Amino acid sequence: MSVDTRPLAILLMGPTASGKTGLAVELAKHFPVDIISVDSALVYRGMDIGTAKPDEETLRIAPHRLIDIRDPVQPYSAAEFVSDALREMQAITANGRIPLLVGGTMLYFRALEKGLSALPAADAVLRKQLDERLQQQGLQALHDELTVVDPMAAQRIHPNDPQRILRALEVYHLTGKPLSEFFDQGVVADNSHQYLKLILSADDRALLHQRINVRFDNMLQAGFLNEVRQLFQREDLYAELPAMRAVGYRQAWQFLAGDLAEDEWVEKAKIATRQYAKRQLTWLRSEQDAHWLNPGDTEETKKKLKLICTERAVQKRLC
RNA sequence: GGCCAGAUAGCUCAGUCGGUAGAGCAGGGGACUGAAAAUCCCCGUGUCGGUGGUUCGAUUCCACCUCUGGCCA
Repeated sequence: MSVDTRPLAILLMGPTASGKTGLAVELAKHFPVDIISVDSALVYRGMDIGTAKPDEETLRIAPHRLIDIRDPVQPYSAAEFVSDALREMQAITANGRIPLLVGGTMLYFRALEKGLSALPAADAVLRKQLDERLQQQGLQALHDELTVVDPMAAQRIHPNDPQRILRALEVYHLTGKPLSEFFDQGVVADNSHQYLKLILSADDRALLHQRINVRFDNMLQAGFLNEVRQLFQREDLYAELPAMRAVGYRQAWQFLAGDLAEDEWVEKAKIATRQYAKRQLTWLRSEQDAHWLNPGDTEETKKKLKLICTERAVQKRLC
């Protein structure tokens, strides 16, 4: 068996409020790593407080790539992330350093590692049409149509899942071929790097919930509502945009629109954050070959990381 | 002090014409290929406030008690 000579990239994943950024910055101080953000909300400019984006001081010490690369009106996507991340990884590696990919968007990690099928990108015009049909004809009609054009997908996708039904129809109308056919052709994955997977676990659910609550209260103190108000006042933004559906932003937006009371939106935002963390943990539990780290214990983590490096015989690159 | 209305799942409440009960939310588990901080799926035993009474059988009817609202003094 030959030694894996591909350059190393470190993946640091964890649920929201588990302390990923803090650990990443700590690692950046001690290892030759450059950080790439893996976060579908940090990409948006002007969304800083509610996304817990690292502050200027932190970014000066430990620059993050793929932050602030989009205006909230422009949706980002998993596929764009994969190509952006690969580009950055290549640049970092070419520079003799190690990419450290940090974040909580598990689909992005999965897409990077395992690849995506060769599908067409989202089409705004077609999406709008499909959305109008959804309003007029209802979800059942669209699922029925999917059963005709792509029975495999119709069987796989639950009749109550509008997002996936619409996407499957979108692919069909865009290409004339069913989504299932693309899936059958497999995925294209990049194999340029070998990965070292680290998971910052939330030791205890009750503790994680507590951290979420405290962090959200801190965001409010830091002026989160004003941040959302600025977005709310823009003429070009609206509630259905992916950026405005982000945890916290959605509820603040509903409050500003008069759909939630002042004492309701904060609680709902905290609840949404907890549920988000739960979904992230579902992804994380299924991760193979990952090293689970204890949050809040950076010294132990660094030691463990050195140990892992030694085991993998890549310590010359890392330590 | 008197009258009225409540007291049922962690929360808000429904219900049982007497045969030990169920929704929403919360919470837990799962799925996840260009919106993913998204979008979905599955999961409901709890001294039915306490003590007595009537009854084969009471969370349900009756009495008293405790607590919480409201009204009257």
